[in-house]
Amino acid sequence: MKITPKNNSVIIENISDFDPTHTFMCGQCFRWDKEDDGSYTGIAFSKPVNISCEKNTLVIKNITPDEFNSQWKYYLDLETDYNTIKNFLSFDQNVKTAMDFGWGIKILNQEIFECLISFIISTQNAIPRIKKIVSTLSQMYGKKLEFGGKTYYAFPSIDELSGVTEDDLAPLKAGYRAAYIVDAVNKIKSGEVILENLKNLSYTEAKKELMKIKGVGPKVADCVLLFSCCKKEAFPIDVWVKRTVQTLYLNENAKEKEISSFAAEHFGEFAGVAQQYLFYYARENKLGI
DNA sequence: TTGCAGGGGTCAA
DNA sequence: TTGACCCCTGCA
Repeated sequence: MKITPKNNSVIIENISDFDPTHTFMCGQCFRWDKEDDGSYTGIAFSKPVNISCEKNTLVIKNITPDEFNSQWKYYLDLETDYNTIKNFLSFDQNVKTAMDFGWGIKILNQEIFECLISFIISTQNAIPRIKKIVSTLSQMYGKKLEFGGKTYYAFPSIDELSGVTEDDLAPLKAGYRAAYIVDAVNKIKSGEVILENLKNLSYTEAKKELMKIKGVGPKVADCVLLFSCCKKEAFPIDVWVKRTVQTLYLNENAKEKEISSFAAEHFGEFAGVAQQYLFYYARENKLGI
């Protein structure tokens, strides 16, 4: 990985296994949008940035080399060797097919609070609407940011959301999820749930901790652990993955518990990576519908 | 135009 | 284990 600063950008050469479209459109994040030129603009660490990747060269606009090294390298999971993971998982022909299709998906390491609130909002909801609600929440409570002549809003911090009520959140039209957001903010603010500790806990302990929050069940907890806490063994089971595993590996009556055990045994420490490829493949190809 | 089904689940009984 | 759930969107 060779890093070169240029104007307000950072150019990184010798990048492997990274495709921005597959990474940002595979459903793991909700704050990235495609530009007309094919690049992606998104917000993280209270900063809007623009990312493009041609061949093996990645260009990130609006950051410094220091910010790349301390934040974005990790956010984009560039230090994980995906070749090893792919080799590990390629014994499974279905995952191999899904990996060929969704080539270059990186499992992002997002900010935990944002990831948590976003996936609380995601329950029984469609992706465009999830994006809209997250965006409105940011506009209401987040910092105003400027980039490329446009206005963006950072995802609000815990302090910025501290004290919000269900009534305050009514403009989001998030429905019953508003109460869950309030509960999450309160439990984090009071120290009942400490997000910073999650990475240091075992997968099982961390999941238990997250599920203390209302609106956080097994699926949402697994998403938060996989997409923001480095727990690549987390295997979120949603309707798509459920249908896929039932069809390809088990039977149509298989329950979540059985699917979960199967994933842990079959895909092991990289179950979450397999899940994300299978999910993306299933959803894009409308498998099982 | 209206009505209905379903959406990356979770809660409570 | 099962139904209800807030609200929006897509589709007859």
